[in-house]
Amino acid sequence: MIQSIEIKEPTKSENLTEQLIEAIVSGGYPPGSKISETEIARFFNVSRGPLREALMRIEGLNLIERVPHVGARVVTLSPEKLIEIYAVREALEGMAANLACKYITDQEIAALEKLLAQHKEHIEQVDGAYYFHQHGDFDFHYQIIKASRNSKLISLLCDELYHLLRMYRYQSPSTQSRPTHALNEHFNILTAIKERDAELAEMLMRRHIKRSRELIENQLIEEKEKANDAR
Amino acid sequence: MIQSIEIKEPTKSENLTEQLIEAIVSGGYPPGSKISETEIARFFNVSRGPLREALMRIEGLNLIERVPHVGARVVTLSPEKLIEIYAVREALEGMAANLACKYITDQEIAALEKLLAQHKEHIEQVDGAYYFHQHGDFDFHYQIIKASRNSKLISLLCDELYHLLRMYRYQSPSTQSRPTHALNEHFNILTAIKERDAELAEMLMRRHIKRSRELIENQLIEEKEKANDAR
DNA sequence: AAACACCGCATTGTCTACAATAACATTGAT
DNA sequence: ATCAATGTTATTGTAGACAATGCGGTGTTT
Repeated sequence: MIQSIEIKEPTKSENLTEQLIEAIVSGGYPPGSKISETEIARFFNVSRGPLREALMRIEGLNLIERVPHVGARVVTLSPEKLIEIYAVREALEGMAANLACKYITDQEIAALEKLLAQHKEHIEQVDGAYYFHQHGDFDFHYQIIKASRNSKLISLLCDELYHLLRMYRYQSPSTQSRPTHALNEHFNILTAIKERDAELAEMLMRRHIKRSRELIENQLIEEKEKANDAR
Repeated sequence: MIQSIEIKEPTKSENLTEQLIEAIVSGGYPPGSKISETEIARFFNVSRGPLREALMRIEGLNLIERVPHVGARVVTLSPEKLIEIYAVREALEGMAANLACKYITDQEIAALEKLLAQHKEHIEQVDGAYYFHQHGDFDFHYQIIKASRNSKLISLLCDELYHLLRMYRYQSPSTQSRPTHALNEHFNILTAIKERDAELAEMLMRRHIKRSRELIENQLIEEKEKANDAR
């Protein structure tokens, strides 16, 4: 067993924040469901004080919506909102790729190459589509974001937007991915970064994210057409 | 007298949040100073409960930093952090200008033209540099951000980053601005938007923000050289 | 004199109880 | 029968008291 799996944060309020985020993101409290303060406080064995502090923070992450004197609800997800997030990602991660060209180390580049080689194997051998989409994809993007050395950029992408994106991935189960194409695009992005071609890296990253977005947009259009036919 | 100047938010916690943000941004609590819970709670005539809730939210806006069992301090500003924010703005507002080309209405364009005409007058007649930098500049950018119709983009720029930027403007009094050049750039951006040229609008907006950033970077370099000379 | 340990004080973290608001149900009138 | 008004109940907002942690001062020891 891993020993440090129970690294308790120093305060209950912070523990609660993390546990609640995890529960909300993974679907323990489904989108749109009400967050009852008394109920949840009892479940986690804390009083309402720390719980409310946690809720304020989680509200700041846009995972719940609160109405004064009424209560908090888990945000409802929609394809439209997801598309908005992808537009933001396109801008921010494009900038990250650009900056990474300037600051990334050779070691980090080598690690990324190794990472992509692993992804390639996974996709070729086992049915790695799921794995890739859930973990590997984020790893690649995360490493590049980190290499931008811009702490504001990093916190926006990895703190503000990350949990919301995870929530979408948990909730929409059959979101079709395109592992092979994405992997190729990753290779091309890494090549550009390796050659320190900032403009190209940015363009490729933006195109990469744009294509994921277009996939969602097409799904959305299909759904709407289906809804129209049903009328 | 304006009657609705006292539109009280429904809860003390939310009132406090806004008042504290305002106080922190405007320098009432200087950067780096400690936020004493008991002291401030007494000053605002509330108990520590709502105050702590407000602090949690303000921490999420990156206006204060909290250490468990130790306390909260107003964030310290630095040119480096400001430069980071400008890189983020370059990415996000560039995207906003791009999207605005698609969604902005003719009325909004007309309003922006009127706005820029006013700015021009102010700069020509009175010494409008200050006015321009403090209010007019933001107005122009704000309108374009809104026209992007991307609520995530809007909230990131107008909720998450806005207060921090205001804080910098309050604190660094003599930050040299370049009103005439900026105004010309605004005109060019608006022209591109009017012609619905998304790529050009994005490029011009990015260049516009990049130039402001470079101004700060040069100041920073000067300061460092001065520090080296003093050694 | 410097370093360390201990103790007291102040501040933060948490809990419980109370107040205020809103949703719901019941009752009455049209 | 439907709608409105009012009272009840449950939930959220706030206050004050208690517990736990960190910091600074004092005293002792080497």
